[in-house]
Amino acid sequence: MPELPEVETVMRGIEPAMTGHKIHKLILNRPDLRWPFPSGMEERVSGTKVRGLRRRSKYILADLDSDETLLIHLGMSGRILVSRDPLGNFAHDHPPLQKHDHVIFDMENGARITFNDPRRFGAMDLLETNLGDAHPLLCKIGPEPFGNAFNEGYLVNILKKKNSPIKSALLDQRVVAGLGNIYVCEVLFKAGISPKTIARKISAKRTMPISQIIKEVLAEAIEAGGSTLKDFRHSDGELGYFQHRFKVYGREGEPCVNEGCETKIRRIVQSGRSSFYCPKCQR
DNA sequence: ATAGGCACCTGGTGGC
DNA sequence: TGCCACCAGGTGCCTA
Repeated sequence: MPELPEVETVMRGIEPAMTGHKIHKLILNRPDLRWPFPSGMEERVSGTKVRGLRRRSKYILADLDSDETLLIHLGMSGRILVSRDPLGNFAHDHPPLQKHDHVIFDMENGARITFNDPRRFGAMDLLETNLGDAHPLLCKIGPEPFGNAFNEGYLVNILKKKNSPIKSALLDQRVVAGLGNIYVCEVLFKAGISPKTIARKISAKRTMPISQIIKEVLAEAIEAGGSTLKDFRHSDGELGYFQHRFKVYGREGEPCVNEGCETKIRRIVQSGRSSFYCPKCQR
């Protein structure tokens, strides 16, 4: 599920309960997610203080005062629940464990952060903080969409070498960090480019706007996530699944939202994943 | 080196 | 109600 905007939203959601606070106890309810947890993880994390949270691509990174960094990936179905009372104070009474509640952070401030992931495509690991991006899961990831290295020239250049459909190229985390199936569909709709087009065959004139469009689409989604966060004392405190209506994703058969178009949105399968697009507006 | 396909896992939905 | 096929927001690994 979670692409960059959802991961960013989850990170911001756990921030108040975590940053500057001590993790009283880390509880692992099973030995692994996608991979086994690192050895001694409970002991290495319990009792540390969280210096700060960062996001790199779809990973949340929690820097601990033990000079280790906790890496969290939500996979496809990972969710995080923060237990707190309706007034927004940290609660010391927590809801009963649900199925697939695999990891629990009991904070010294009384907050409980629960990681739930039915499909277990998520992951956690511990690395030395000063390792930076050298971790095997991070070292091949491309530029952050909101970072300086990501700009028109960079993207035009890399896309003109890609012999795959533009859909696959933008999904490739080495090209740009954080896009997933939903937001690539939305970006291509906004760019008016068919997901089927081979990337290197698209003129520079047409690929040039894509980097800006990526920033706009992601920023808008983060904003939508932020507005659900503002409300989250009224909800159950569950983070990650804010849903705002997409323009093409999940809209097969519905009319294109572009002014005066009305063409039915089409769904095709590309390398095993659904692409949604308007066959008239996207060429 | 690059592109494409599979595998990992569980749950929800819709058809018969 | 049961069974089955198909779908799902990710990504590492293997193959050609």
